[in-house]
Amino acid sequence: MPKELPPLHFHDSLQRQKVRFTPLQPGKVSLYVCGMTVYDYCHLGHARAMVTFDTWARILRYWGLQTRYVRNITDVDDKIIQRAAERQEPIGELTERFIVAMHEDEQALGCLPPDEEPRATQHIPGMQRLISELIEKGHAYVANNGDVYYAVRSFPAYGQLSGRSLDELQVGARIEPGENKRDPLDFALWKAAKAAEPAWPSAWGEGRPGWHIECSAMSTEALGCEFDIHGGGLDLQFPHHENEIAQSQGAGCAFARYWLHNGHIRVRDEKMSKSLGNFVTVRDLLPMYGGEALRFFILGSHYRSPLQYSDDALAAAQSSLSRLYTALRGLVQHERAPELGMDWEARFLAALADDANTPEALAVLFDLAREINRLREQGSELAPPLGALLRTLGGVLGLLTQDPERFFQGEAGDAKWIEEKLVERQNARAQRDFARADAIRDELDAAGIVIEDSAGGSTWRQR
RNA sequence: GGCUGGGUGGCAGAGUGGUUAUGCAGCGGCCUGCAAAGCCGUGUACCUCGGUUCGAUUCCGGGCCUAGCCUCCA
Repeated sequence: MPKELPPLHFHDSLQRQKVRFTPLQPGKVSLYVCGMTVYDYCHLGHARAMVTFDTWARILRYWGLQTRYVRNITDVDDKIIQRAAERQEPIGELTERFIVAMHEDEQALGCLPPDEEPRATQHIPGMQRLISELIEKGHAYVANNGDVYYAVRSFPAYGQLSGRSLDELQVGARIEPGENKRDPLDFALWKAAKAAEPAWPSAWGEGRPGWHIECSAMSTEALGCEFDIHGGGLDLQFPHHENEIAQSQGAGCAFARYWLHNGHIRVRDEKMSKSLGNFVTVRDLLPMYGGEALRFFILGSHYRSPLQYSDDALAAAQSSLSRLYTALRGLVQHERAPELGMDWEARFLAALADDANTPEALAVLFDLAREINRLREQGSELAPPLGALLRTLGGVLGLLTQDPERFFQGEAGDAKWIEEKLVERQNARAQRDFARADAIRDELDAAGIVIEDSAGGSTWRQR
């Protein structure tokens, strides 16, 4: 690590500008991110949020900050109830199944687990305390059907995060049938129990929490009344995050100091989403591209920009990642020379310090890879230590963590027959029997194995 | 309709008031028995119209197009 790291900056959604990050407590940072509602498999959009905030957590830690990263799980919700009913599966089994799946996907994407993963169903009492507090302070009211609503008009600062005024919002707001709101803008904190739905006892009768109150309760329970950074997808900015602010600040908490939002994945210029039905799940993509290529694809654009998904784009990401691994190939594990490559490292870290500019950071990695290849062709002894640097810098982004040979050869279960073919071909080449050598190469190629000859002998990789 | 963003080379995608992003794909060369990989070289890229400026893709204004949010959503 260099002696001086550049100061971290990021774009804060609340201030609507790039700001220098100043932690609440020196040397420490608390990060809360809205996680998934677990009723289906993660799609690429979820993957982007996971990778984005995993990367932020990695960056914060690399900067020497003691980082507490909390990401919740919403395991009670209309959609979950509906899905469980459709499948005639108990809610708890359904959510457990998708939580396991989410963790598998996340691991495949190279994400480190959050420090804490609170589940909504395990924090009902905290939510109820918060709701009581809001009722006492005049920010919430119990409707005659047993629902509890937040009185949005009682919180004048409402709209600060999404840049809307109450009057603007009023125009589009409406009341759904069955709701007992005093004002169309009000939103549910507690939903009175309906038949065949999970419910908890409360001072206002049996029921379940609204979605927004979950995050207000879980974030402050885990990180305190005021914490550093709140993250989530851009689609949560309004109303979810706006409502969180109204709830938490209404109850007297300072709440999150900075807000970070990741952009959406697009499919042919449209947002990828469940409702549009244009989503691709992580587990569909994994067999074709591998988790690291998906991670690379996501890090190849800035986290706040929209990112175009296509098969070609993923294939390109995979090729690009191969290029990086190629530079690492054949370089024996080597100590990093501290003096070497300081300028590469400085460029790389400056990119990350500038609102996590991962595309720029990757550009540095590619420049470094070219330099390694160049030095290697010259037979320079500097190639291996620079390779170690490339590996280290990639590791900051959660990339290049595999053994290069494993990356190229995958599960090398069949390696033995390949090695035999390689020897056979080597003999043919030694006898200048090129027709036979090429036949063997074609045979391997048909099996998806690509042969690469070099001065030091032949190597192979999976196509 | 309101509020926010964005329009960069074949594609993806950074960035900048005057000098190479980067990657994928293409083309030429080197290397190779031939390949592959790699290296070297290569593409008059910055929506449009005005303005500011010695100079704008990069700042300001109009226009056009486009996405997101305003309903569940990462």
